[in-house]
Amino acid sequence: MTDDAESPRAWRAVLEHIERRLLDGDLLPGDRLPGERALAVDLGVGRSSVREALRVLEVMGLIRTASGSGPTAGAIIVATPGGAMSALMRLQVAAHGFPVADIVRTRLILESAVAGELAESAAPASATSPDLTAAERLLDAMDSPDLAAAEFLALDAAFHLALAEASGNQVVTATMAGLRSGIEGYALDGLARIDDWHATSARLRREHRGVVDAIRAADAAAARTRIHDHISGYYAETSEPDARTAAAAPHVAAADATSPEPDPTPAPAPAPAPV
Amino acid sequence: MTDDAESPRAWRAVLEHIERRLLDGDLLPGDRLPGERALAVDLGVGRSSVREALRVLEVMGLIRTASGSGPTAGAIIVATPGGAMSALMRLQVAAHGFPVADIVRTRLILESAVAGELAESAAPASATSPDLTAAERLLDAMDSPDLAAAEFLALDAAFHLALAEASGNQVVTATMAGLRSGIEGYALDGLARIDDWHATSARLRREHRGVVDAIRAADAAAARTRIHDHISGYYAETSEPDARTAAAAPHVAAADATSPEPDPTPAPAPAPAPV
DNA sequence: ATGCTACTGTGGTCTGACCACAGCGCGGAA
DNA sequence: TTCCGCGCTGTGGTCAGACCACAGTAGCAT
Repeated sequence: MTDDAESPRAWRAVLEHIERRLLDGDLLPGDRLPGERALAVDLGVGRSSVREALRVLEVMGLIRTASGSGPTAGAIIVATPGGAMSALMRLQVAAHGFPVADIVRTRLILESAVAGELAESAAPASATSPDLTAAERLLDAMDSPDLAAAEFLALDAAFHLALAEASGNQVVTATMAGLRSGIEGYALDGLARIDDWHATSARLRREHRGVVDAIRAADAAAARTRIHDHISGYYAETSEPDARTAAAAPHVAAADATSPEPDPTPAPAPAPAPV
Repeated sequence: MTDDAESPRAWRAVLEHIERRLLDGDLLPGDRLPGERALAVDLGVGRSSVREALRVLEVMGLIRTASGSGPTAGAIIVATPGGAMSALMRLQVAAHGFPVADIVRTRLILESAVAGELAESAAPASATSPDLTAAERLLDAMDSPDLAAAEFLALDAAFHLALAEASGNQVVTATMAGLRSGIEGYALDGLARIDDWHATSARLRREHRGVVDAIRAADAAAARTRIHDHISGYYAETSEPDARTAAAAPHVAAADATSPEPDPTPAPAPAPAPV
């Protein structure tokens, strides 16, 4: 089960204690953890060890911390895996643990499956039709003629994420958010390799509509094929003809890659708001 | 002391600094990070903040720390995403951020795709046949008659992971390791709900061989169907008959469990690998 | 009743101090 | 000369204490 049974590390003990309380149902999303000082005393460790564990939980999307006082202060259990997945993928790509090619391959797998599932659940026999309004609103926004390429790409990413959210699979949604974050720098970098952005963006818009149309028509095969060709086509267009490894990658998007914490996953919020 | 006049979180500055050095190719796997004290001085933060960032990098699978002295001591850049994915999935499941049903649905997607890709790359025309020796060695080990159920499950997990590794997709491999870890507790719990373990394990062994046979025969459709039915079948068997999880997987797991044709589309282009 | 202030408790950070550990090098012994 | 051994040094791991900024709250003064 847990690969970590007993370590000389105090912060692991804190982590395991909190994980156990979560598994026991003792801690639920929305609950507040004891204060750092109290936790340290309870577990017989120093506060710094408690803080290291809490830091891990924070980047893992398990808790949200806030200073001050009142009911919103302290460490509160949340479950926002999107940011954690994004951070993990970004870092693994940066450390050459995840080749960009594998990220793209995984995107192809997941998005094809998502599109297929959405189309199947859109069949007339199916009781629940998928909610594509969010995705289509993004497509409408992408039709705006005065969009910068980077803005277009941001909407593009949001569209793909909206499809995943429509599938109702939170694991796939979070994973796709992470995959997209992992290759965000390369997507922006590849922008420079596109000759005619106007034509490319028009094609991308057309392909997006084609995917949604296939889903609405309950044509699962077409949905899978179109999303697959859409993704692989864009990466074929933007990838360096000879480049294979990410070793000597330029650091163009380094400035925006880490700081602003995109976190497009509104987990605790009432998601299906008809925005 | 330096320019940290604004970042509200010191540990984040450390994290971003290291991520930037990774992206710039300044840090490569195998390299050693500066000592915690030196890092603290360089970045103008306290050592505790450095340690919190290093702790995050450690659980993210980016570094490996060791005490003492010598070339193996200190924080060394590695890239082991498997443990990080496992921890993330386990914690998110514990915090009710990832429903178990979604984990299983994602497993079905990924493993079906992996089996299909392996079968396609095993085609006679293909130059590179997948290496299934590790997977088959695990199957041989599972034939041992005096295996405890938990040991069998551990080998089962290793087998599925070996298939992912054979596909050569490190992202899928790490993700599947994480998915498996996330539901490991449920898999062990479900063990108690199996009436005849002997018959079940025999069936699982048979299904495993069937998957490998389909891959070797380059029958992608059969490989996909068999791995899909294998996973969903076990999950259906170990789920509580009436309770929450069994009915919570309407789309894929339950609907296609008996159908031999869950994926009519042979996915025209499996993964042209755009790079 | 109202408005302001001091109090309290939270996370965030820094500092300094120990400990255990593992390599390195010097010095003494064979 | 060679070789063994022990202390030195630098590493991460941990703890304790201190301070700060912040936000809610209680109580005092008006």
